[in-house]
Amino acid sequence: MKKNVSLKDIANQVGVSVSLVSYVLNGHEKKMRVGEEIARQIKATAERLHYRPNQIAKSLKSKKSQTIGLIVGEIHYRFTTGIVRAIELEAKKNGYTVVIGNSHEDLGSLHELIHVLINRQVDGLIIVAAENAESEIEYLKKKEIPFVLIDRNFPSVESNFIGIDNYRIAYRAVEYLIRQGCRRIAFVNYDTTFFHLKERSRGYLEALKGQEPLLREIRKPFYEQDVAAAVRELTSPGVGCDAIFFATDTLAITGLKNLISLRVNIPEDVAFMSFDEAEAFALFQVPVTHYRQPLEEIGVSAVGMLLEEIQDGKEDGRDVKPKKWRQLYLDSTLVAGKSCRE
Amino acid sequence: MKKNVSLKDIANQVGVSVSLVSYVLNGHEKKMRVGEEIARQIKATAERLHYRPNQIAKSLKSKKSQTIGLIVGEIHYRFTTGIVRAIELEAKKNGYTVVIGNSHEDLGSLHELIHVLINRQVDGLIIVAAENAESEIEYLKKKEIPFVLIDRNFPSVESNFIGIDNYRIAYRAVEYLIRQGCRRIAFVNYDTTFFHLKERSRGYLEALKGQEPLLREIRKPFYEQDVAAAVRELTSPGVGCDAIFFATDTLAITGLKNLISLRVNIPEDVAFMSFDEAEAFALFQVPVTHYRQPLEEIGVSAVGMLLEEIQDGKEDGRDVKPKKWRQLYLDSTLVAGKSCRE
DNA sequence: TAGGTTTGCTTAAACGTTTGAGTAGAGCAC
DNA sequence: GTGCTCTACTCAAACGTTTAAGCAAACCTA
Repeated sequence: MKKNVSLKDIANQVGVSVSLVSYVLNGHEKKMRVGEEIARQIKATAERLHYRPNQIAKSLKSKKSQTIGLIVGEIHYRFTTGIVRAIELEAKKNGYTVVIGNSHEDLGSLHELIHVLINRQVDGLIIVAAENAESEIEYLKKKEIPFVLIDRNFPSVESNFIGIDNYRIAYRAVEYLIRQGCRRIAFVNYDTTFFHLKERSRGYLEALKGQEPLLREIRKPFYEQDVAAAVRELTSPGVGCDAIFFATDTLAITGLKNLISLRVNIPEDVAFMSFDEAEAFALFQVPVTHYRQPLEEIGVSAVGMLLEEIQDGKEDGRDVKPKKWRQLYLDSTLVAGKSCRE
Repeated sequence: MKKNVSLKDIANQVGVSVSLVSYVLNGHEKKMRVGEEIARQIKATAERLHYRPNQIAKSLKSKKSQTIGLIVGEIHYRFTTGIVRAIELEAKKNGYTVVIGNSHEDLGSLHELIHVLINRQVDGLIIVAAENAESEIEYLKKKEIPFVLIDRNFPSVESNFIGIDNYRIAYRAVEYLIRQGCRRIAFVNYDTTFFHLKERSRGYLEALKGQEPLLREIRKPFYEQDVAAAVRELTSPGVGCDAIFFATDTLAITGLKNLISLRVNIPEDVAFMSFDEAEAFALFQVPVTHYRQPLEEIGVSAVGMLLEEIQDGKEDGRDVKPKKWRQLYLDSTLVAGKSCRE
């Protein structure tokens, strides 16, 4: 790799000190009363040698890397791909680069990623937390590292958070199914400690208003077989289930595959509803009714909130003003298809 | 953000010089004959203060960031999501972090990303190039920056490359369709200057062995309307087309949506084949026949080749040995479904 | 012409780390 | 007691940048 051009190289060529070059190239020539001719020469030489400042050296000096870390649960989730672009764009607008880390939903990986990113001096973190990540969040708070959680939060740990109101959306979804004439509505969710998923179950249960629930909980590591079993059971005669509501896109797709192979007619035999959107829905013969998260908005707001957080940290005059944590709950919109007998 | 613990902090606590702490924590205590008791104290203090080396400072000194840049065409492509995980894992195994950049298939963005990443001192780049990126590649070569292209290469620019043999796979796909009894096979590809896509058309045309081709070229910015038109035309009576082969996953999905809404029976009326895999195929009533790229292998090999490249650059004793560029062509495997009357 | 101000630059320290060179003191040979 | 070799450290420079402080020369004032 060829040596990069440094301020020193320019300084030598022009015959001035490194500092002067730095002043000029940072636009401080007025303030520093640099001679016009010299300034011109410095700029021309920088141009000619294709000078690009070394960000590493800059960061070392400024203690700011102009980088934000984004830790996602899994890179191929629709939530992830939808949000990454918004975050990158918004970050770039503000002069920041995004480093993406993938936790694969694993707490250990999350722990390691947080440290790797901190050691690389990211200025802040946007995190889609893994299950049981409370202590990691506490750590960030203790170290006063700017961060924003998205999608998933923890009721026992106050923090910045942007996501949707899972309870309300699940509640409204069930109301919608009832309005469509469904009488025996099942809900397929993971067996999980994730608060955001439990909120979805809570919304479902409350909206049933005393009806006997049909809640099926799927073990994540065995979700394919568990979903298959749940769908088979729910659609078997005698159960009387006339609608299945899936708590995530992965569950919905797996459920739909099983419904297809069981030759269940949607929506005639059973109505189908998904909490999340999925690309794959496009190829199903019936437009699938689902909710759509405002991914773009979540991403943009997360960057905004994080940058404010970073700003706050800087002007921190060691006055111990009590920390204000902010939560932003956005709304999902219903995309009404034809899978719930509309 | 709380100040991080530095070597100096440890040195002060223990009452030794910064150098000694550095030696000990880097495992050079034997070579440097550090006293046992002191070494123990240094390690204990580092542990107690939760010392984490500042990677930025390390990088500045070593000129190595232990980071590789990955530039992808679009984050939500299946190719991308499939490859990212393999690359991240393999990189981590070797002590490297991956920074992902998204060019959105735009040459300008690619140009900027390359520079941003170089300024952040990535040790090398893995690139899914945008269209007409020849000059960017030449630039990397001139600057002697280690890089590996994946998925897409340029016949006019020699470089390291890992991908599949697009010509051969397209050729074999058409042979397969012929073996399935298809007589009038259409190929839907982008209207593009991309070599890898043109190779697919070439494979298709050659395999027809003189039959009159039914090649339809889609304008990328208008692909939805163009695919709709092409599918409508190809399935209209009189054309006699009995198989449509789509050159990419996006084209295939869009094509399939249109075939569905035109109520074309697959494979009875028309056989359907896709060059690439897509998640969405799972929800189509007929298992879709397609080829599957060895994404994992491409990712792993790309990291391997890049690290060798980085290694070479280091021991570069300024002996001008001629650069050897390497190309690795892997095979796609046929995933035979039922969409081609098997 | 002495004193002060302005102009236009340079010096030096700092960020946190690495690493070759330097050195004080102990031990030993002769 | 002189010279040598170990041992166990410290010093200092360097990576590329920023920025406060310093300073010589020119210019101005009275």
